[in-house]
Amino acid sequence: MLKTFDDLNKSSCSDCVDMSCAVSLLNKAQYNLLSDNSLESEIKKGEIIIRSDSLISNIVYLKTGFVKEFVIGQDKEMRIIQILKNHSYLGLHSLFGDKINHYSYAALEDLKVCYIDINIFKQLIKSNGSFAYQILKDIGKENIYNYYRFIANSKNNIDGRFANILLYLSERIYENTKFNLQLSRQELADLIGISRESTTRIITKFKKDGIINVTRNSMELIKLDLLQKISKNG
Amino acid sequence: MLKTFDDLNKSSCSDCVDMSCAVSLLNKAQYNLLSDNSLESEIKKGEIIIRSDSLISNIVYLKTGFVKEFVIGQDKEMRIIQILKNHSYLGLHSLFGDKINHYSYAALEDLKVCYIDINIFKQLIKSNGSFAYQILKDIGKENIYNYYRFIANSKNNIDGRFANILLYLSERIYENTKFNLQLSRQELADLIGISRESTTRIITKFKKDGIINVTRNSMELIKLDLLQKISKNG
DNA sequence: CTCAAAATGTGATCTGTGTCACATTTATTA
DNA sequence: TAATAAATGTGACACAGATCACATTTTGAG
Repeated sequence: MLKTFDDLNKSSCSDCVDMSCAVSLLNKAQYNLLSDNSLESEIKKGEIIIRSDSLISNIVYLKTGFVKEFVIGQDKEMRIIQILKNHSYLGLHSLFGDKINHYSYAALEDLKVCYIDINIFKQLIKSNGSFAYQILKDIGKENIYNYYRFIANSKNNIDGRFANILLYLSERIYENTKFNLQLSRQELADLIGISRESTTRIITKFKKDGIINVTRNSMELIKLDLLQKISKNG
Repeated sequence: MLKTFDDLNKSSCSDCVDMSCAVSLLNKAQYNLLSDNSLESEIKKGEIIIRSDSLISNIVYLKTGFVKEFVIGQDKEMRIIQILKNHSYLGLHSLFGDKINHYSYAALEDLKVCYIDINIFKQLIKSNGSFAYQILKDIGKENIYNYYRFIANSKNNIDGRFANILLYLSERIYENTKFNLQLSRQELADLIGISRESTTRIITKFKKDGIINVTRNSMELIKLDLLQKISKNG
């Protein structure tokens, strides 16, 4: 979708409907700085947004849509680290610890994003403590969930892991017990480190037991209490 | 070790030999604020420093010594998340994402620590962008290493995991190919989510193959290239 | 609409690693 | 220094889940 010169001029971060919590804490000058140094863009389903091992030049703010964060192992297998939803920053994980992106990001559906120059982003953090604090909060929340999942996965049978990821998707990502499943069976498997075949078998079993209701691209959690129990005791 | 009144008065963060990078970015007033609201203390080997599920009231700065960060699962088994060395902050993981500590911290040897009131800590972040930026950098670095380990663990046989943790301890924690092993075999197992018996077997095998040199409480990595290879290809 | 390619489902094996059971060594306490 | 507890080593065995092989369904291109 091409923009007219007028459109480009008009766009300002200060009246963005998808503004992040952190950005809402900026002052007028900082809004302008951000507006002048960020670029809105649209990305089609399946496209790679950031490639791992690339130099970090931009932070990508996800205005709308879902994204998977992943790495490809030396065995060529994909490990999905997490799913990111609207109003998240992509690339934050690597920004403060390194000069290189450690993960790749791919669009699970059509997206609206904003590219933000990293130097501007860093400058905002250094010049606005509240902005920095909000970013720290975002990162902290994300990490708590991710660490929890990693820990849960490490000592859990595959049923427990799968129950766990269903609850994660429902509570944290889609915020509903029923959601459109933008992930293939393979991707669900990659999210918890099990095989595709096992994923199929678990889904069949859970469906038979009335725990979930699935079609190819929709998922509904029925017996939440049972899922909780399975996610804990395997 | 009791302190005299004079000792207490004298202690100032501005001339602490174990000062963190972040604190070195504070101005005079901020130094004083920190000095007035932090408390130096010593902790004996084995003691719990922070208990998970407790309310966050202090951040603990680790001046000297090694600490394990862990949780106890519902199966009563310990999952060690990471080892922390001197000049690290304990509790940062939970501080920005929640009001409750998500992990426990225990001393692997006698420690020197400083308790810092969280409100002061947050105030410093909001009032000093460079301080905030440095904390973000610390958290970022730590996360990169931890995520990498979690990902590596999820699709790797136990030999690969063990090679991986040896390299992690050597490079990241002890910064030497030879180090005092303050962790028991059980704790090494808990760090990578395998059984104690498997740990024993791997150590025996690696020793026989001349890859490492171990005694009960010392570890030396001999064939680093082979360890790298095992950590990648299992 | 047709046909090829991709995704998914399902049964039959095979294997890595946990578990159990016990021996041995090291640490701790009296 | 003996006695007890804790940590570690080691073999035998079981089984969860990966892998393989193939059937079936869905998707997408022309």
